[in-house]
Amino acid sequence: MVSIEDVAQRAGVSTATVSRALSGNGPVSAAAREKVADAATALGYVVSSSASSLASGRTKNVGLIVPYLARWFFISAVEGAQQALMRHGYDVTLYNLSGGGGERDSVFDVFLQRQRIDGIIAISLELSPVEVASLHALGKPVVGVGGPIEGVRTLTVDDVAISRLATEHLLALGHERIAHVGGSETYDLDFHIPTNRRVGYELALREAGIEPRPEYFTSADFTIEGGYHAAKQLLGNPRSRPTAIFAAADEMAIGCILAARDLGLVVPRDVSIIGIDGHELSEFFGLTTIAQYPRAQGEHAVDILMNELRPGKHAEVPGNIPLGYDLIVRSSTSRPTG
Amino acid sequence: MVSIEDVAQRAGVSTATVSRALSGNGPVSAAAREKVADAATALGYVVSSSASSLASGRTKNVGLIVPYLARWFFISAVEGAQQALMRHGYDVTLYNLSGGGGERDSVFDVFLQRQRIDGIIAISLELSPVEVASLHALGKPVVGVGGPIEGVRTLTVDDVAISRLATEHLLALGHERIAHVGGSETYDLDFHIPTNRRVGYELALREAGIEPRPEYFTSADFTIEGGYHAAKQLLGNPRSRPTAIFAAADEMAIGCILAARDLGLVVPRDVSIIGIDGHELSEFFGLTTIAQYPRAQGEHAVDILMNELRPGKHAEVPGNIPLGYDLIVRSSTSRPTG
DNA sequence: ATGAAAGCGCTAACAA
DNA sequence: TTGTTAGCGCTTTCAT
Repeated sequence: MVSIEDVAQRAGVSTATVSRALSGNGPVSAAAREKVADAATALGYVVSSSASSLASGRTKNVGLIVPYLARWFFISAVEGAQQALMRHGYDVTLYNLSGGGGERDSVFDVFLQRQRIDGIIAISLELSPVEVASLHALGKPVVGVGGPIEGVRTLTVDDVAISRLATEHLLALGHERIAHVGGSETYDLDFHIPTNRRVGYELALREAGIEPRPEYFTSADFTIEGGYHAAKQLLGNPRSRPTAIFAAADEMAIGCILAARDLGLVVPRDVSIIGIDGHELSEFFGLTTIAQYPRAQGEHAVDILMNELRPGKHAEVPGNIPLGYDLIVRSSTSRPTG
Repeated sequence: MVSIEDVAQRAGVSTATVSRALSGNGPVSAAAREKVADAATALGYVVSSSASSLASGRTKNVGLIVPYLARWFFISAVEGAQQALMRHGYDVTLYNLSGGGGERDSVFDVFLQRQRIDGIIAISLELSPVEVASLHALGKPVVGVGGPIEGVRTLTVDDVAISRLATEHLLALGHERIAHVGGSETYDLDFHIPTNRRVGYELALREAGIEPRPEYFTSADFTIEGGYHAAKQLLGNPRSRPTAIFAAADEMAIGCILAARDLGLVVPRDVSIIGIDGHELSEFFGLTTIAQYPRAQGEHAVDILMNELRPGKHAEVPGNIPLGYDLIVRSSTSRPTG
């Protein structure tokens, strides 16, 4: 292993100068800086993270906490955050809360406690008060994506506004019998999305003078299958088939499209379908959706975190930062026929 | 921050004893062990990873290298590995090679060099000789999943055998005009899968006395869209439409199913479709497939790595370990009609 | 079985 | 601008 001493010797300076030259902290003459750089590359020297961490208290590593991994939204956010962090020279340690059992607890009680990270990005997490407390007790900056987490700066989309917009799109097209496929409550591992989205939906309806009908609400898993089964129920109703479905996520909406097809219905002629997410498959299915940008959200979270990690930072007041979204109209929605 | 000294004081022993008691290395009396455990929990003490790493040379952290993140196979493998590692008390640092640019190089030149990991799990990686050399130079154990990587223990599925089995399934049903949707060569970021799968396909055909027809081979991206477009081409052919399609991955196969439907063809009556993977959506689409178990593969890789990390380990000879797979027959394949 | 003490490789005062 | 040096918190000989 090549150590800082080897570099110092080869460059003809002290280890302190090597440290300063390589880290950029502290004054170093141009000449020394160059000698050090040369020696370091010649020897293939890379700072030992544990030694550096121990001495400086900084780890150059951040923790990414996610409730699930295997869903498009989360991986996209993780990927965005990871690549941004890498550009800043940071490693990423991944904590996945799914899997049940004591694993979730040990993340908070053990893994996050070992001084391995400088900060945390929590993606779409719904945390218990104990967990929030344990996070704060770490004394490290935390940035939430999709939160909100109490006392934590969080990037949030306004879920009520989004689902209101989705519903208004259908209303504006002339639909009146609009159903909603929302999340099941057990899915609230990630915050209150299901509830908020339902609220926006009902708000828009009432504003248009339409009273939400209970038989037009179905809850389902946030998956293609979940949406499929829900839509089968909704669309199979012989009494009052809805003319449009607003699904709380694109994966569900895709399931709705497939269900409609299986019933011999043509989208959008017989039923309009809109989702939320901007899922990678939404374009393929011609799905009208409200795009969110999880990848960009991950990157944005990194920006904020890096700012809080900067030495001379001004601790910003925690508060929510609204995120952008866009209605993307494709071929799954149209005016109702007949 | 509560340090080992605090625990030692409270337990009335030396820091050395605390270290031994907590790590399980070295002899400690039952009495002392208990006192230490009590003190540690009372104080909420957790070993500082950097201090421990620096002193011992062990980090309790492993690196996971993946070529992409956003595909089912990879996330599943990552998830399996991550959860298994957590059970062993290991953190996971994620290195994603996608994203192009200098990022890939810096993973090998910088990130992996900082002594932050005890070992590496490389998932489905096709590495350049330089990269392999740099991996070996780390002197840390490496386990590959899906490799093979030279000089590295690797879990591999026999891709030739798998695609042969898939093709034989179709042959046994009586199909003769069997097309293959394989991977594009540019997709070879992850090893030689496309090639191997094609080889197995052609082997099975020839064995059955059928000469593979070039117009029955199409390459595509490993996505639903890729499979969709490929199948449109294949099935739109007015001269000699294949009666069956073997897709190199389930995502492609699902695309094929959707393409067939859009053409008004009924699966499997008009065309049989088989994939490979055991993708989470395969059941929903009734897709006959050859299941691999990426999650289990990730876990298995961890077992091997943990074994190599054990102090008294016998360095095993590098070699490939074959993985299991299963033909799962569903409703997308049947005898050809007419 | 236990404790004293010497580092692990680096950073950050402090002095020069 | 540079070097000297005292730790950072823990592990691990080596005595006892």
